[in-house]
Amino acid sequence: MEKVLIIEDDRSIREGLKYYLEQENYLVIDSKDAFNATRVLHNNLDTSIILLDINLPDINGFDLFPKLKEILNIPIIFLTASDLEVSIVRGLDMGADDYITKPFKARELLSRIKTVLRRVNNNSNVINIYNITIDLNQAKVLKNGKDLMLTALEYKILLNFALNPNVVFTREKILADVWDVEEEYVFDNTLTVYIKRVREKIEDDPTNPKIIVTVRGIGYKLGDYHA
Amino acid sequence: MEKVLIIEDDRSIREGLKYYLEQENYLVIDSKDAFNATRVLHNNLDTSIILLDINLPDINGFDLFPKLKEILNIPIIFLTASDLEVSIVRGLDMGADDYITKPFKARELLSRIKTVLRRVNNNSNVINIYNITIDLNQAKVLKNGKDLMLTALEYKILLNFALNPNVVFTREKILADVWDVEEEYVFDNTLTVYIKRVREKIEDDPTNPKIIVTVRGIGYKLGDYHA
DNA sequence: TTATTTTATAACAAATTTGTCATAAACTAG
DNA sequence: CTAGTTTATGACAAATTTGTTATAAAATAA
Repeated sequence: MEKVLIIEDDRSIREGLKYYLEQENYLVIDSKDAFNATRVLHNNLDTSIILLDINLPDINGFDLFPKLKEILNIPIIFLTASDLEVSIVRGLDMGADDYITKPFKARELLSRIKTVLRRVNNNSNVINIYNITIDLNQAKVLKNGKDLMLTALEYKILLNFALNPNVVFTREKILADVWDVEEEYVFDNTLTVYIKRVREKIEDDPTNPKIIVTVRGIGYKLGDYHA
Repeated sequence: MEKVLIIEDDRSIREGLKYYLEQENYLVIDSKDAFNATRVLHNNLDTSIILLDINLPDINGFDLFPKLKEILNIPIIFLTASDLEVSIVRGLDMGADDYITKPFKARELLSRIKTVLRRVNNNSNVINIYNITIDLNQAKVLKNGKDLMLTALEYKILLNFALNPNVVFTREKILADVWDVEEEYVFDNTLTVYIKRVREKIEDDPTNPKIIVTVRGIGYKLGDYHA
């Protein structure tokens, strides 16, 4: 469950938002001023995102921003009454992930929170395709929990595809991406052989590949899970 | 230089935007309809971001969205006259990175483009330690731009450290993490040999290792860059 | 200092990876 | 359907990786 920190001095906005987000299955913590906010964040290092009002009683939201980032580098969305373009630009350019002007619509705010968190969570470094799992942090490819033991090159080839599902890669592109540019070029058929080797390890039925799909005349692509 | 694709049928908006972004040092390509847009994107696979109008003459922007994502998985910002909350929510929930309503202010749009690109580029999955670079997305370890060509096991060992700088790993932990638990256990000294092999490739002076540091009696740790 | 423990190194054989070739199979255009 | 093109497959040798051993070096404790 994602934890949201709301920093906002207006009680009705703060509590209304808290209530709404809790309905939507978020864990909400809040603070009505900047001073207290840093303390709260320190005690909640598992927070996922911050909603930060700019007009706070003690410290200005723009000034609080870098202090929060120092404590925990998580996304921050500015919430404010000011829809001056100059303020929006200032907020975004200093590194905020979004800037929403009051009165905001709760449903839209929720979508914007989700959008930001989607980006961050995409960073998870685990990719699932069909029934295989690629763990970038362990450099392991698992199928049914078993390590498929790809070689260095096989892993590089698969990773190239996995990071861009559904994208068609030409043979030339793959060769350039995986093999070193400097190195003497390998034969075109070498790639074909490697594709076969990777398929042999990852596909349920290598004769009838579902994961790495041939795009005749062009190259290969990774069939999307949701296709 | 970042390449932006504008998909917008209104000529004055399209050209005005193009002109503005070019001033700001973006490379801009454009299309006035959906059909042409897919073709353009196919021919510009180095595009960084798409600005997508919803009311296009041929296909609706919402319907074009998944087709674009299939060609190239890059961020998309919706640009539209409709500020209906329901449309905004629909756009964001289907995976857009932002949703801006016309008439938009050029400077704000620029900041929003930057914000999205900042997020994406932060996703780079690159770890820098001393003078070596580990690119998780390419499974390559570089030193002075040169691929160090680590073997599968060497890479796994280094990665294990790199994700936790300054953390001391016991020899047992490393053996358990890198080698498969199921497999017959390898000798303890095998690890010592591998550490040497990795050091030989990554250290400036393998005799006097600065990156993978021995913690006598316990194991090894990755010396932090900032230590 | 010396004995003991811990880590480093060099060298070795078995296993695997890597790149290539020849050939087969699959697909397309005419 | 046929010829031509593209992709798949099996097999091969050279190169590299992998795990191990024996021995050296370094650090520590008594």
